[in-house]
Amino acid sequence: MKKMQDRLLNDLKGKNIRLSHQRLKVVEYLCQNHIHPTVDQIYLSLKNSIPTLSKTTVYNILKTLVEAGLVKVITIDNNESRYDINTQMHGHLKCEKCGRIFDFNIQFISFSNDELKNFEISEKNVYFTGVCPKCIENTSQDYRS
Amino acid sequence: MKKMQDRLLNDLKGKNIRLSHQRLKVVEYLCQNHIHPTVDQIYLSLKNSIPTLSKTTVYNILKTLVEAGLVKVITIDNNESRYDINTQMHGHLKCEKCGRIFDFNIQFISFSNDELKNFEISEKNVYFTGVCPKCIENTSQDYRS
DNA sequence: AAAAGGAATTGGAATAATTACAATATTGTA
DNA sequence: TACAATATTGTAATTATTCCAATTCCTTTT
Repeated sequence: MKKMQDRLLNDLKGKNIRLSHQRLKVVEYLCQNHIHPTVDQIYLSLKNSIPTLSKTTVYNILKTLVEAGLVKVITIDNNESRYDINTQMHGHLKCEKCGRIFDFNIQFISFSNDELKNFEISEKNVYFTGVCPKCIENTSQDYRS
Repeated sequence: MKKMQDRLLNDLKGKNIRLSHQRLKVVEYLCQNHIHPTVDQIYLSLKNSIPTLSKTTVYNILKTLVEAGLVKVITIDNNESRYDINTQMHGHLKCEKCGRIFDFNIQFISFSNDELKNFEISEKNVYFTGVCPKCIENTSQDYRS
């Protein structure tokens, strides 16, 4: 966890992106909270330690991190963006009950597709929706009453 | 094409959803324009034939169609929703240059995943981004000058 | 055919996410 | 330390979407 953070900060330094206090905190937050947070979640959480923090700043920082390739935008909701420090290819499942987003691995080979052979593919996203084990359990309990 | 429209209208009748003029037109639009349109695209296009049309109505109708399972929401953009009458499982690729969205088939088998064996999966979405053949061609032409 | 009741449409206002922008503050370097 | 470049901040603007109350349109009943 700590290692990832150091790698990210090194990457930023390498790209001549200043390690301002705010940026450090956002990176730290993303490394410590693998919850695919929204801008608002990040903002609200950091506002405690940085009272002057502006939401615009959070937007700016995330934009910088995304452009630097250190963070990926998740478009599983179409009303608000979520952010993921895990930039390796993986799938996301959003639980319809609790709203949490879970990661899962994907086998790449499966995507080779003749229809797309003349396309240049830059990004592959896999989004599932469903119900997580915990919420399945809770739902079944409801039926007992 | 016409067949699909008739099937959709029959489905609506079966679910006791009135075939109002506006609804007929929206269904007709979706059947004739497989461009994964936004609400705005639908609204602007239909406003010509239905001058009194309200954008709220388009939102309402689409909500009804989605709830009836006749239309699917595409969340490939996270700033605005797109709608697809093709409810069969398929992937979407959005061209970064021209913005068009292309359909492609997916092999289902590939998604069986141990990590998700305790989840209830209700929907699977696959979104790629990249560049379409036409735009690849246009870009290469630019370099000649 | 008229009346009544329910459903759909409309438009304007409210909400929420995001962006634009100008002023201020911070940082790195000479 | 001083300068220039970059980052942050707050407010205002923009955009997509939802809310809601008034009106209109169907459908059914009388």
